[in-house]
Amino acid sequence: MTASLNTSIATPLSEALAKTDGPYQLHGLERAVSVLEVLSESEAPLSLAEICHRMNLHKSTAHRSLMVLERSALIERTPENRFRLGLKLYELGNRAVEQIDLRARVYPFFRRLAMDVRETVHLGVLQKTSVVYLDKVEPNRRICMSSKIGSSNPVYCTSMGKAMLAFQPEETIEKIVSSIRFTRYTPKTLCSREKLFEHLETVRRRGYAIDDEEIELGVRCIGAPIFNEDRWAIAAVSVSGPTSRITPQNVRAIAQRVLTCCREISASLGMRAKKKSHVASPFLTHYGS
Amino acid sequence: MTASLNTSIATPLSEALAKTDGPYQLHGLERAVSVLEVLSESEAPLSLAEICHRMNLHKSTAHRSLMVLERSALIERTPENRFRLGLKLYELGNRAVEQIDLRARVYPFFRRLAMDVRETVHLGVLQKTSVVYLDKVEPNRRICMSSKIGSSNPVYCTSMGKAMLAFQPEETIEKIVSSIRFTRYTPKTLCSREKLFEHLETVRRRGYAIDDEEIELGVRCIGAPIFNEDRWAIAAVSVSGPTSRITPQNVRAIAQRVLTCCREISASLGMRAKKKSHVASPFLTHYGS
DNA sequence: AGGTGTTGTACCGCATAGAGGGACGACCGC
DNA sequence: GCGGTCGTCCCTCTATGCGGTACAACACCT
Repeated sequence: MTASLNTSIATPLSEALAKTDGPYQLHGLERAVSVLEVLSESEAPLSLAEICHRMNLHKSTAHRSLMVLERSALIERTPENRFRLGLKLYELGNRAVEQIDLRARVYPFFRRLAMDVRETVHLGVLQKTSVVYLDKVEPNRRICMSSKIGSSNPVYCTSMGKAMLAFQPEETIEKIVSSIRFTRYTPKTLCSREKLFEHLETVRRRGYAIDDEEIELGVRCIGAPIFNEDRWAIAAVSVSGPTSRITPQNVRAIAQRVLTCCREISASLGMRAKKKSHVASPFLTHYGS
Repeated sequence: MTASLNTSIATPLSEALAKTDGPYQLHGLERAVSVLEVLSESEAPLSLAEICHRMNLHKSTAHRSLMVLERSALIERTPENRFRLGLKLYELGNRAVEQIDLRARVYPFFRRLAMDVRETVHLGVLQKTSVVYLDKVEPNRRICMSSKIGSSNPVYCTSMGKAMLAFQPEETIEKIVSSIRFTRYTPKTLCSREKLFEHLETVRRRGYAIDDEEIELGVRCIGAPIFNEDRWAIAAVSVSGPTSRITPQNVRAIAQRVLTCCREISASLGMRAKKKSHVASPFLTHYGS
């Protein structure tokens, strides 16, 4: 058999773009997901040609993908033959968070915290190397579907991200951190694996994380994890505000309130001990196996 | 060449499930979408075996799909190896409506209507044979992401659906109606193509549509379309309430308010006439080409 | 008008991606 | 222990879907 050599040689030439290489490949599907991502990043709807260009794809290939995606309503086309994300994604996405159902259970506590500190409060979960925003309350009103909700930011430069990361199993941290592609958003961004690990140590010691203008100058955030019964973080809550209001002087006071809130939430989520330990974290997006 | 016969014979045996048959096929992708749908319909996360069972799939095939979907974060797996929709869908879905950006522009009017009639008000758009709920206001508070938002109902038994359908181009109506699979939800549900067409005639005459307990007994809704400059419906607004409050006596009065609201919205959306007529409807999910 | 660049759509043959059979190892409860 | 289930992995063979290419419909220039 020539099989043994086969696998190692086959791939390199075939695809110009560096595809995710894993044991399980489904090129058509992967390409389709990329299309969705490209469309997601674009402000305006894109034409077939533009999509081909951005993805180095042949017309026919892209065309086929688009047709199928359109049939599935994952994308839709405007009258002038451009494509954008379809509303089916909205349906599916909402089902996704509905199934998790974290937001509804957290909301009451969450809201009280916002009233209390009179700053914007976020709820988020880990999603591979990003934190996804699930909810947001501003001191007065709940901002629904504000631009931020549903979007995501990197783990390493958000207080929620660091708070959750710090309280993950060793291997999970390792896996996540090693897939991070660091980008410097501000002079204060933690841009290396080492700095991040060091920082996580601090977070673990204090119990909360600070994003000190690491993603945007002038904005400081304090985040703390929500735990499941095994003390792994399954979500996080953060308070964000201008550096003028969240000053080094009052950080500790605010942090205490965030921590209290998170403790209440963790407790209320109940997570009564069940038979085995694999009730673990129904909320956390596990990274790899 | 044997090609000519080939196409017509090839399909019937290969797949047990009736797949959508169209010129462009990407089985891997289509299967993946089905997986997403299956997961979406399930309350609890599903195991590989369960998914195989529900979809008549071979273990390996399903497994491969799942692995790829998981890598793409379109699904995620719980610690006990079950699968559910992933939060990436949430991100993408939110991007989708953000790109449409209908909700934000409509909200002010929308809200006033709710205050005015003191009933629940919905905003929705057409999505093939369904109407997708984009927003909802209850008389007092805005219900964000209530269970309904993001979900969908059939066109033919909702006031918004019928309101939008009535004001579509002839061919669009034809295409949509002929893909409807009628289900009787209540004794009053319109269950045939003929009845629906007849009804649409009425809707066109009156300018608004009524859902008279056609999807749920005890609930009556009044919906009217939002137009683009070509007078095609791109969205709809509806008022829903118990039959005890929305009585045959006051339907007309409420309908007038809905109509007024929709007229204001249509006007405010501006849609200033641009060069060609293909500015048409950037919001409507066009059905087919 | 007539060329000359775009678009998007359609077809087709060949290489390869991926379906499905099946082995394997982990875990369950009898 | 054994029989059952589960998920993972691997290999073979063929139908799939990739990418060339041809074409049709426009838009834009001289």
